[in-house]
Amino acid sequence: MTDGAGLSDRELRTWRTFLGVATVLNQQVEQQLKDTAGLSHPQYEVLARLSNAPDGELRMTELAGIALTSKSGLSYQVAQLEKAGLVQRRPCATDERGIVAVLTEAGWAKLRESAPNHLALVRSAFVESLSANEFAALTAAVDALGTHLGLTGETVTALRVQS
Amino acid sequence: MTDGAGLSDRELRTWRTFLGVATVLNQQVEQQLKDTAGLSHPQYEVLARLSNAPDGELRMTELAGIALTSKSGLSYQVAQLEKAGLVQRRPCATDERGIVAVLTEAGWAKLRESAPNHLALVRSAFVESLSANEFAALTAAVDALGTHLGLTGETVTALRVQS
DNA sequence: GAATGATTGTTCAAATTCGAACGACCGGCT
DNA sequence: AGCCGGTCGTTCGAATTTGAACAATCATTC
Repeated sequence: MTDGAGLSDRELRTWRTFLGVATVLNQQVEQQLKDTAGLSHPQYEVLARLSNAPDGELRMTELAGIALTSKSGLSYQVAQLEKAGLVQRRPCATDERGIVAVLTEAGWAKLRESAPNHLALVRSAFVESLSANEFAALTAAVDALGTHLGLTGETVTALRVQS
Repeated sequence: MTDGAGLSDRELRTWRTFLGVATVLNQQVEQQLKDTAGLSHPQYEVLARLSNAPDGELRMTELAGIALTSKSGLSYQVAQLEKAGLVQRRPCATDERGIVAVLTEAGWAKLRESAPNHLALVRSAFVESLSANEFAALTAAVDALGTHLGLTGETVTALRVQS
């Protein structure tokens, strides 16, 4: 049974569930980060991305691309993180226009402190809701979607919290 | 290879891809709705949910629950839609506190006009990125996730645009 | 080496989001 | 009838997001 656009009920239902699941997971992650670390999800994302980069530093534009946020949005969040002392800005050596954001020692510490709780939540709410087969199938599906949407490997690279 | 929380690289990568895919899909949908219909995604959501309800009307709280938004967020969006003439508010007959939001004729028209494009985008960016098997597996996975996250059938029910 | 078009990052206004506080009302109880 | 904990929807302020505009710098071309 399809409607005008040829989308079946089942397809539409999957789409809606997909959106709903993403929304609720985001809400839960947001909530937990706020409660246990005083960070928003975007802020955690910035810290995590930086921690994954060589020397814990990245150009603003690279960071914006990877974190899937707009340039102005990133400016704002990095300003917040700088106020909190978790990130520092310094001029880029090779490009007079550029700014590199660097994790401070406090930034590393915050990440080491908050990552375990965060990852445990991801595990319990996301990974462990699925059987091994389901999880593998989900991986294949989102990989295919990511490819079609032009998500780069960079965007998606696993984040390793160094200690 | 796992980190402190016991989340493997592969699991983390799947999580990141899942978030990235959801983000990009949302951005594309948002963009298209804005361009072709002058609606935000939340606004479209409200119209679609109403269209799916008997008589095109729902109590505010029901609508907020289904649309996965906060009460105050819904108040704001319904106010915008009312300004645009797509939705009307009227008091609830059986509960003096209650407000029911109703689709106006213009609201029905807007939805009939914008749904085909929207659904075509969902089809091309979401459904058609996957093989039939992948799509079925994704459906099973998000259903399982939705169940574990407590998403009700209501929240997720397929939306039929009536004509 | 000057000119030109693109890129970098910030700033601004406008729109949107959330949670807390609020007044109004419901329903059950006495 | 009167009380009382709970629910309904709105409003408020604060935080955040977005795109457009901007000055500064780059890089390519002439």
